[in-house]
Amino acid sequence: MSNPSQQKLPTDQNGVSVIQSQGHSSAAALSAGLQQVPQLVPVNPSGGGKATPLSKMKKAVADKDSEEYRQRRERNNLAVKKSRMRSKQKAQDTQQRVNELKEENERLEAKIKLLSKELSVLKDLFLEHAHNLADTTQPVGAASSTATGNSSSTATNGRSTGQ
Amino acid sequence: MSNPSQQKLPTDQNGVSVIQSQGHSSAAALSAGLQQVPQLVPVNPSGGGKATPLSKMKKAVADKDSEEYRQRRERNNLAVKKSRMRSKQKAQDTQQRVNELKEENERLEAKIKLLSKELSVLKDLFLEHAHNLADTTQPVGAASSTATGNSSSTATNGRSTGQ
DNA sequence: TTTAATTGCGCAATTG
DNA sequence: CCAATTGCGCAATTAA
Repeated sequence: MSNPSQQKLPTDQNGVSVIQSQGHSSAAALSAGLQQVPQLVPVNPSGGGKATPLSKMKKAVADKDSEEYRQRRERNNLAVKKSRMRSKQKAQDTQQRVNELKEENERLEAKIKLLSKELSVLKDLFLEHAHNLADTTQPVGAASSTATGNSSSTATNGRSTGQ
Repeated sequence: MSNPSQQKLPTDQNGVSVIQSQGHSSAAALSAGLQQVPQLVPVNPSGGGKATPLSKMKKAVADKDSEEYRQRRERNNLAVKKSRMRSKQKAQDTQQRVNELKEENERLEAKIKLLSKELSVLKDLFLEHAHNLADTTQPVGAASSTATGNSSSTATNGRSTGQ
């Protein structure tokens, strides 16, 4: 975390980082404004061993000057830009998706509320009717006349979970 | 678009970019592995004119060596890392939020479906009863006896959401 | 193997 | 002045 040491140098295949001169800079360098220069560092842990074979080292040195190098860099820079743009776009889209879903959620919840209310009303009506029927069809106990004026106003709501 | 020329050099106040030696690199440089070096460039378009006032130029040159500079850079690098971490985290959170909202949406929709079904059932029952009532109270045509064998087979379950 | 896409990182300019 | 953001380039890695 607080340790800045990252030590992830390029390290040529052999174990020696390439050091690049900054003496001459072509027009390409200008376009970039800055030039990143690998730092020479002894990546070879053990002192002895292979004596840095100069086999293809030459290529590495010419590297930065090469027009082909510049071309590759430019291509990559472009790709990077593109990739980052897409990334940002995606993030934005996701954020928007959140908003849309939130809205939809609210709509749905409102609908649920409405339906629930309708249901409870209907249920109440049902109970009322059921009582009425019971009274008319089953006088049961006392042989009292049919009290048609019955009406149970108490709302016996069949509340479902309040979500 | 395809024009790579960005030309956004630091360019010291005077008009001369600083060129930095890479002779000695402190531990900080090592930790970074790379060092960005501003390229010297003649930002002064017209050959004549002001003769690059050396007023505060000195400071600029010493800049990169300055321990204070290094310190600032390190602080900034840290801040950058932090900022990027947060940014990434935020993006992830947003993505997750999308998933959660999606789930919730499905739940809500299921609930709506359920409620709708319940409602339709109740309504049907209602209609049925209404017909029955109409029949009993208004024999109208033929004086048929009361067919008490009524039965609404549909189960009117008052099930609240599982969950 | 080559090339495009990603990713981590440092620098510098801005911004708050 | 300082920390946080942001755009940009480089290089290493990962995918195609």
